[in-house]
Order: sequence, then C-alpha cells, then structure tokens
Amino acid sequence: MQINITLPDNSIRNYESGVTGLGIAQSISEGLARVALAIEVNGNIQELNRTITEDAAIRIFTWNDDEGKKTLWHSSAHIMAEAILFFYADALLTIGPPVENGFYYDVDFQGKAFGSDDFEKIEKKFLELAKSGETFVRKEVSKAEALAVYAGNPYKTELIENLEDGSITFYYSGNFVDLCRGPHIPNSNVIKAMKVTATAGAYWRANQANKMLTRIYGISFLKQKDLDEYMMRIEEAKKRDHRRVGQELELFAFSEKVGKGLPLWLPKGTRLRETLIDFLKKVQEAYGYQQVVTPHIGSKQLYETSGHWEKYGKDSFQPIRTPEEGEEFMLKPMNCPHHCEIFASRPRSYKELPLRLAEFGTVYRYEQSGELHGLTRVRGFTQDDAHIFCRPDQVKEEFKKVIDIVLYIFKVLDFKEYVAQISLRDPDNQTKYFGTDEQWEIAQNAIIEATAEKGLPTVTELGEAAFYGPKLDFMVRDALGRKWQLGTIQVDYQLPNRFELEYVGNDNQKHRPVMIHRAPFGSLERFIAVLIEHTGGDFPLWLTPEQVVVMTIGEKFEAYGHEVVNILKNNGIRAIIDERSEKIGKKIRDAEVGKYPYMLVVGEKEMENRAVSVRRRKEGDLGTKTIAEFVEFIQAEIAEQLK
RNA sequence: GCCGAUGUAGCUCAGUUGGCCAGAGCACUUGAUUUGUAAUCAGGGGGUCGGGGGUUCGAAUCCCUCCAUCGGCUCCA
Repeated sequence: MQINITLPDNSIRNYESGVTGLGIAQSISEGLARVALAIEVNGNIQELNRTITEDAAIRIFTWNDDEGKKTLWHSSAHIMAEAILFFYADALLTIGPPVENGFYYDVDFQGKAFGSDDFEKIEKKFLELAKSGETFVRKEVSKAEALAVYAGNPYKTELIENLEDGSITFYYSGNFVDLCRGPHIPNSNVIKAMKVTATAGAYWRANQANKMLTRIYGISFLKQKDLDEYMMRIEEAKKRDHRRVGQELELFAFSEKVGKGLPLWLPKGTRLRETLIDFLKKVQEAYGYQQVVTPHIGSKQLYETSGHWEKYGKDSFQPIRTPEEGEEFMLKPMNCPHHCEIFASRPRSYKELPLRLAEFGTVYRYEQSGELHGLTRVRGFTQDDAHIFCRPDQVKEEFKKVIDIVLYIFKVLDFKEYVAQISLRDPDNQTKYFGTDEQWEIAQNAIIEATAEKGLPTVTELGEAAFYGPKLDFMVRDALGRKWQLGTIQVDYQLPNRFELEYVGNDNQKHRPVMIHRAPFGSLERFIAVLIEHTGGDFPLWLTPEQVVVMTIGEKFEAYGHEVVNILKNNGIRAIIDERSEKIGKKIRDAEVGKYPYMLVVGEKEMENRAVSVRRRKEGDLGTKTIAEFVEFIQAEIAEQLK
C-alpha cells in the first residue's frame, strides 16, 4: 500500500506503507539521512526508525533544530545514566531531561558521594558507550510490568503510578533500560564529544520537603570542535560577569563585616547610579510623576494593614523594637504602603488623578543565604519605584504609558533582548491570592489589552502573579544565560481597599482608586548588574562614570591639563586628569583597560593652540581639536545617545 | 535554608609523600626618569595561609566546626 508523505515545503511524496523516517530521509538525500536525529509525524516527535503506515505530514530534525538538539541531549542523558550505573550500580535513577544547554540526570546515590572527581571517568565511559553504537529500542509495557522492573526504585514507581496504563514505554540501549517517553536518536555513535559540566542538589519533584537528589549536568555535541567552542563561549561570558567587572572597574564591593548581600557602592559605581537616577527622574517628570521620600522603616502595623506581614513576615528581617516603648518597626520591604499613606494624607479629588508618586526607595528583604548572587540578588536594594493612583477607567491608559516609559528606557540603553511576560494567577490555586474573581478578571484583562494595543510581544505565565494582582514583567538574561526579572508593572485593587483609600468623584461620592505599581529598572542593583554584563563594562558615553581622561605629556603641561578638565566639568562633562610621571603609552594603556571612552593628550603643541589630541577608546587617535570643538563634539555624541 | 565545590598579599595565582624566615606578576610606596598614542628602571612595605578547635616533634598542607564565596535546587512582595 502506498502512503502520501507531506514535507515541510508542502510537496507530497509517495512511499510504501511501513517506511521509516530514516528511509524518507535517505530518499531525500544521503546527507540529510546522515545528520537526521528525529522526525515529527503529524505533530508528534518520534524516532527515525519507527514505521509510518498512513498519510502524514513530517519534518525531519537535525542538530540545527532545537528539537534535534533536545533529542540528542535526551539520548545523551540515557547514556550518561548508563555510565553512572557502571560505577554506581546501587544508584537510583529518577528523571533525566534535556535542558537549554545540554541535559541532566537526577540520581539518588543513597548516601554515596558523587563529586567533581567522578566527572572525568563518567565522560570517558560515556564516550566509550556512545562510540559502541547503541541503538535506542522502544518497547511498550504494561503498568504492572513497569512497576515490577522498578520495584526497588520509589522514584520511578511514583512516576509510573501517575501514568496511564497503555501509554508506558521503555527504551533499551546497550545494557541500559529507562522508563521514557522518547524520542531518541537513531544511534549513539553520532555523539563525538561530551562533558559533565556540574553537579548540584535538586529536590525530588522540586519540592523542598522531599529528599535532595544529586543532579548531574552534562552537554554533548556531534563534533569536538563544537564542544571546544561552547567552552570558549562560557569563558568569554565569565569575563563579562558583573561581579568581576564591578571589581575591576571599582563600581561596588562587598564586605563580610557589613554583611552578605549588602552591596557597598564605590565612588565610580555611585556616579553611574546617580546618572541613571537623574536620567529616569527626567523621563518620569515628563510623564507627570512627582518625587517623594519616605523612611527606611515603618511600623509593623503598616505591613499588617498592607497584608505583607501575613504574606511575607517570615521572609522579612524581623521587626526591630524601640527600647522604651517596645513599638515594633520593620525595615521596609516595599514602598507601596508608605505611598498609600501619602495618598491618604488629605482628601483627594478625581481632578488630581492619576496621582503618580515616585521614589528611589531602598528596601530590605530577607533572602535565603544560598540565593544571594552579586548585585542581582541582594538583601538591600533600591527600587525605581512609583505608584499610580487612578480611577478604574484610567487603568489601561496609565498602563500603556508605563509601557512607553519602559520601552523608551530600554531603547536608550540599547536593550533588545528582553521578554515581556504577563504573569497571571494560577487558576488551580486561587487561595494564595487576595481579592475577588471580578477584580482579578478586570486587572488581567487590562494588562492583556494594554500590551496588545501597544503591539508588545508577550509570553503568558500562569501562577506568576503577585498575591495582590497580575503583572507585566520584563525578563532579561545575564552573561551566562540566567534569567532575571527587571522592570515590572502591576495592577493592584487590594492595597487601596486595605488602606481604605478614597477620592471624591464628580458625582460628589467617595470612590476607591486603583493602584499601579511600577519599576522600569526593577532594582538599580540588578539593572546595573545586567547592564554591566550586556556592555562588558563598556558603558554608553552618557552613562559611563568618567567620560574623559586628560593625560599630560610632562609636568610642564599640568596646569594646562587642569584647565582643560575644569572647562570640561563646567560644561557638564565628567573628566579626570592623569598627571603621573608615566610615559604616555602607559597612561593610554591604563585608560583603555579602565574603559574610559575619551583620552585627551596634552603637550607642547596642544598648549600653544589651546587644543587637545583626541583619542577614542578602541578606535585610536582622532586628531587634534580645540577645547571648544571637543566640548561641542562630545556633547553632540551624548545628545545623540539620549534621543 | 538544602546539595556540591572553593577560600594563600588589594587583585590574579604558584606553593601536598606535613619539614629551612610562605613566593611571583600586577597594584601600592620611595627614588631616578619628564616622557607624543596600549606596559620606563631600581629599591621598599604588605599575608593571623578565611575564623576557631584538634592530630603531630612540626600544619598553608591531615581531621572537625563555623564563616564567606562559587554552581545549582527551593524561594522571590
């Protein structure tokens, strides 16, 4: 019998019923057959060696497709598990999926230690097994059979019990068998390079109450060269790590004496911070925001009113007490309750809405010690926070304006690789949220509509909402590909209720405002960390801590050098002088390494002509300009960046 | 918080079959040099070897414990 196979280009080919994916690949080209890893048949990804007996639309996947990589890595997880069992026969296997960069297998070593010493022997065994040319053979088994095979393994038993009888499959490869849905690559011998990259603890089923397993991460490739390139990329990325660059450029530091997770901002880092703050203040002023300032602590009662105490009391620094009266105060974990009280400080009219209160508010949160990470996860940080109090009918419009601010900021900073994520509540677990279904419905729709009307591409995540409302988060990746949340915009009907906020409408009746929480950077600390990693510390001219280094040729020109610096400073340009008795080559090298954008060399001929020799970092000598020309030149460049 | 790893000068790192006063480069400092577009030369200071405890005639090196950091997990208002 003949069947019709539809290829991705919509062309149709005829095959004998029972043809395999590999057969189809071979009929298209031998080259394709050699690199084919998996096939999609009517939407289901499966092995190339499975037969196809009816008309189908297919796609063949290779290393160049995510599906191909995933299949290869999934198969690699099996081979790694086989290698692990070779050395640790008693180890209990659990799950071994592919991930973004490679794969892992979670193993219960039953008390035996597995450490970095094991990496090499696993890699060696892995390559040996791969080379032996194992095929992956699929077998359907009954639930009873499956349970019998895994009688001694509570993890697999638990997995099997949650599966439908009749849908359970095992995969045999070499001497190894694993409960697995598949699919797998045709033959393990295509894998030529593999590395065990890390081990980590991981809770069974991601639940802290369960036993901690040993997660072994690995990555595999079809070519040794690809592995080498991958390792090189990781090394390059590490050079951009904000913790390293921040130390090298003297932006911030940590001190054990001060406490972990509490960054100290050094002068240059502070200058960067202040520049960002000034920039954002100007933008926000243009959008009708008003700056406010509130204290770093607030009475515990404030947070009982807001609900934060109930929800996050355990995750906060514990309240501090006044010595005489025993009043309890909390280090503020949020600015919003304070801002609610500013709203409530006098009667409000509908005419003053939307009221937009902004504050660069420093907050303190208890983060688990193992979770602290450079500037991206700290215990004390400053939010570029603001709260918009508005009428319910203004929510969508205000939300759109905030999106405009975020997108403008990202544009100026040349941030392109972000993901806008709509975080909605978990429909299966609504008890962890405050508020009525109706309010959630309205708020969620406002966000969905606002992003749609702005044409902002978004992804939607259920269960990621705040306890008081849904939000739109802007996610970015750091140098090593880890995801972090930066900006956030959140709609909140709860806090105005809890603080009984009211305004008088044009009907002379009292009404409840809606709040929008928003922070385009999220936290300055995290934002700067990501900025450092995206730029490698090579900040845009307008933002960099010191824009110009004036370097003197000899001590005769020091007075002139200082004069140049003063003129630059008077024109709002951040400049310093290097008047060490070093050769000009040394000064230039230090400035290049220190990432100062402009170097101005001043010597005899410059002094005579009231000029400077301009050198742009990474580009080299740009020739001579008068001081006035240079001021105009650099100001034009800065203005262009802020457009 | 949990699992694993790491911790030698301000920074990057040498230094294990346990054994001379613990080393280098950069940085810092002093002196000489006054320099023309990516590293001038010579001297000097600086380390409770993360903290504490133990084993030993003897510990940076072996053991225990605490702390910090790193990679994950969990969490993230």
